[in-house]
Amino acid sequence: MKKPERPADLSAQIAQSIRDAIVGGRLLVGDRLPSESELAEQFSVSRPTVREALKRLAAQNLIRTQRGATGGAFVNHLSYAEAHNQQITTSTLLLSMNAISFDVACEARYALERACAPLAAARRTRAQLDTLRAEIGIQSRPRLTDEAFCASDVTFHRALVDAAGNPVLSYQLAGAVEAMQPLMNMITFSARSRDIILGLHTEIADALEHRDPAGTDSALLELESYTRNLARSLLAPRAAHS
Amino acid sequence: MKKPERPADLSAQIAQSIRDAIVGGRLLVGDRLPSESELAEQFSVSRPTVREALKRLAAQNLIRTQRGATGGAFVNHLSYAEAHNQQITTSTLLLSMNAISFDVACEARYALERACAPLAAARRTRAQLDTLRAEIGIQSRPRLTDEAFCASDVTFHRALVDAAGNPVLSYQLAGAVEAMQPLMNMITFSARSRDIILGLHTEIADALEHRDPAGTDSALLELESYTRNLARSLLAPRAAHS
DNA sequence: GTTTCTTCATATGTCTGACATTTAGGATTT
DNA sequence: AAATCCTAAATGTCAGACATATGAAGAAAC
Repeated sequence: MKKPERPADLSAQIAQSIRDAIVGGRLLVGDRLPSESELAEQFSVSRPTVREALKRLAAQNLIRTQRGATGGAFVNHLSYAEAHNQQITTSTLLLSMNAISFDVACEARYALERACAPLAAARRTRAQLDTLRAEIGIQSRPRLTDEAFCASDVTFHRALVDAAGNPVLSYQLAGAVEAMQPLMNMITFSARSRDIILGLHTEIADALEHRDPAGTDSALLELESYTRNLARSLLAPRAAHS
Repeated sequence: MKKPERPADLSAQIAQSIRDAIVGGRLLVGDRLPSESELAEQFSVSRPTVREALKRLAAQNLIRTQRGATGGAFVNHLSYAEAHNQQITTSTLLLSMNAISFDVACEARYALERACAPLAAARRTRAQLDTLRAEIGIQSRPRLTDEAFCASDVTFHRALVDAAGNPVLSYQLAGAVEAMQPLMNMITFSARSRDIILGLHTEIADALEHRDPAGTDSALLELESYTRNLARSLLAPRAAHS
């Protein structure tokens, strides 16, 4: 059923070959790859072709290049921050290109957030609580734009996720939460909506402060159902759009 | 504190410029970009430089290229499958390069899986149940290698996640689950361990069949604690390694 | 008139060779 | 001994050329 082995571009092949070497551990973090000329000779291609392959890898943050005498391409240490960014752009595109409904994205997001609620209740630090309170303070400002409100919302929920104290969870979830921001930005929040959300945010922060997993969970559940209902009522009329 | 605005490579700038156009909606899915020569003229650079920029975008699955008279670079429709692959490679690298402990990764994974357990219990289809049962059948074969056992485990858990019926969740979680496989492969499973895991898998499948969220959750919880204890006892002696 | 074949224009894929720029380290000078 | 200059090596960029794939227009056959 699949296409009969159309040989890919040379640059793609070379990129895959080097990628395999990195993933397979034959090239370690910090290692320097052979120079472009040497690679060209090894793979029996020209330098521009090698360069295209290297650019592909650079786009995935797998390598970084340095100019100069001792320069070259080095296997990059993929930091959480870089991985975050990649995940956010991928997730954002995925959501925007596949006509994901707000409802489905919202369900996924709150399912994931509730997954780390118990961990957050057990491990939250003072500093993380302060962040939550600070964002609540921002969200209660009367003249805040919708965009700023959403941005603060993202920060709040990221802090909530970070409070779980598991970097892998933070990485996975930050992508999901931030990717939803464009969708959230489509919603205009009335003063009354903001009050309700603010109340639930406060409830969450209180529950975390008292290390109360059940309270955190129920507040998140309420927040989810309120957000989804709000979106349904606001977005329903414009559903016939592309 | 940040580096003083070192201007990036031309190819990186051009790639970013086109990326912005795609993310910002000025280029829509299916749109054809100008030809390489035209782009070279627009950005006042040479064709190889444009090509390096395009390869960067191609590496992120943002565009796809076609040869021939009506060929060119087209804005790609980012499918779930492609997004999956990207996420898996990113997650795998992240885990391997940051010396994530098995324990932390495991905690994250089961937290996420438990998040979709209630949804799966409510929505699982007959076909998904059959997949779960089939994998349980595979896992009960006596002469299965550890790798095959782990691979089947991944399939089982992916089916569990898919049963939640939320593509966004599936996308996020499949990455997390598959990225853990290299870590899982470091564990050797005794016959007794396999029996226990198999029993818990059966328990999960049964609970899903009866649409029992609590049962699913408790089985997953037990599986998590068993897996983490198993890993602790097996991997602890070799902790002083790199 | 319709179908089939050929030709052609156009675009990507690749190669060659060159020059520009950055950078570390050695050679030279003070 | 220290500061400076020089050089070599590597990436970054350019120009032009040829190879190859592919859809479309035009020509030939029915």
